[in-house]
Amino acid sequence: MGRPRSYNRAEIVEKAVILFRQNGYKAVSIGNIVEATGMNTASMYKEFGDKNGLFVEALNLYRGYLESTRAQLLIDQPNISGIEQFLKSVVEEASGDAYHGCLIMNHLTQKNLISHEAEEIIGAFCEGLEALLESALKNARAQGEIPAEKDPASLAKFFACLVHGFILYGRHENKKNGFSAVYETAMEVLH
Amino acid sequence: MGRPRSYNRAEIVEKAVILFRQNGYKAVSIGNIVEATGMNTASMYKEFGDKNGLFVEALNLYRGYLESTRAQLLIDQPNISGIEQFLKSVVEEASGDAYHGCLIMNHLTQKNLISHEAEEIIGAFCEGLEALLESALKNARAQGEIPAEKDPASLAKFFACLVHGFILYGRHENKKNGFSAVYETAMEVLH
DNA sequence: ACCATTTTAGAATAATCGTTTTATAAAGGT
DNA sequence: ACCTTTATAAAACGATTATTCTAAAATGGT
Repeated sequence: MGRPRSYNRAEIVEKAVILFRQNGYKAVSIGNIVEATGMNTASMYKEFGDKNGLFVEALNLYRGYLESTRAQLLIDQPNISGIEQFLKSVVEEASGDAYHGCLIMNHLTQKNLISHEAEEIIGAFCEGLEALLESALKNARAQGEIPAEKDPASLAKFFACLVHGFILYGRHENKKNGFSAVYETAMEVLH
Repeated sequence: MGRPRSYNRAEIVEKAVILFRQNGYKAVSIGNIVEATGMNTASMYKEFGDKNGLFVEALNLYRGYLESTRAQLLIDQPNISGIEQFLKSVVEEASGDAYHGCLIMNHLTQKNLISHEAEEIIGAFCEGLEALLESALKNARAQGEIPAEKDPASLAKFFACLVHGFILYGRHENKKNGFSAVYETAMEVLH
């Protein structure tokens, strides 16, 4: 009963992901989102509480997407092949023309401007990613894919740093040439 | 002649560097800077034109500082030792507790929010850095410090990406353990 | 047809933004 | 002492911010 809502909740959050990813939390106003979605301001606040509430939902939607696609590569193949596919996927996206980085990692540069809740989502996601990498590397070493003297934890942190690098470096223009050569170079640490 | 100014221009720009580095262009208001420096709003606009004018000055001051210290390491020693010192310097700073990244590279995540002029300073700085790395690597190869089959351009881009990664990853807390092991791991690509 | 319920459209609020203006204060030159 | 010059303090500007409020509209149940 009651007047039926004229908006689609999922669409709102998807649009929020796009906007927050492009411009960052601080630079996206509720007005921007209302304009982009056609949703009403009052409904917006009833549905998400406040701007941070919508941002947290956007972070979680984006996280879920990354986990079910990219991170899944590391779970399906917890070995060197999985790591290769994972990194290639990151590099490929970051090579795109209108690349806007990663909604989650972008906000590492704006930690002062977001809620504690949002900060924790970011921290947990990145720790989880590093744990997946380490797990795949441990398994790879157990299977003899990499030398026994290699340290999975250090390698995992190395690849995690590199992913952060791809995401930030990907914001440059004129990066296409030789961006995938960076991937090839990085993989040499496994020899 | 005329009333003497009560502010120190250089101090204003230094303060602007700190604030813009911590929170980013969009999130720092002229009011914040006026408050932090004690400078007058009118004098601020007479001196720098507008907010972007101050930001550009801040970028250039920060760039000059990086060039005369960190980048100079690559010029003084255009070889593997120079690269080692350069990267160690980046890692050491990024390991710090209240690390706020790099004023210049931070704003790669906020390209939509800054002027074309600022964007170009950022692009030019990062290209210059990569060129210095490549130059050092070419020289290192000529001197037999790295194998002849290595590609200086690819390696330079690899290290540039890694630096972007250190700067972004450095925003995490709980990173101290094993952050320098990432550096050791990365250097293995030169073997 | 009316009522309760929920959403809508859109105005209203108070704060803050970048920027400009107005009036005063402090100096040197004559 | 007065004039010119420049910087100051502080108010004023219009735009935008996040958020809330008011009133009308659209549904299902009775």
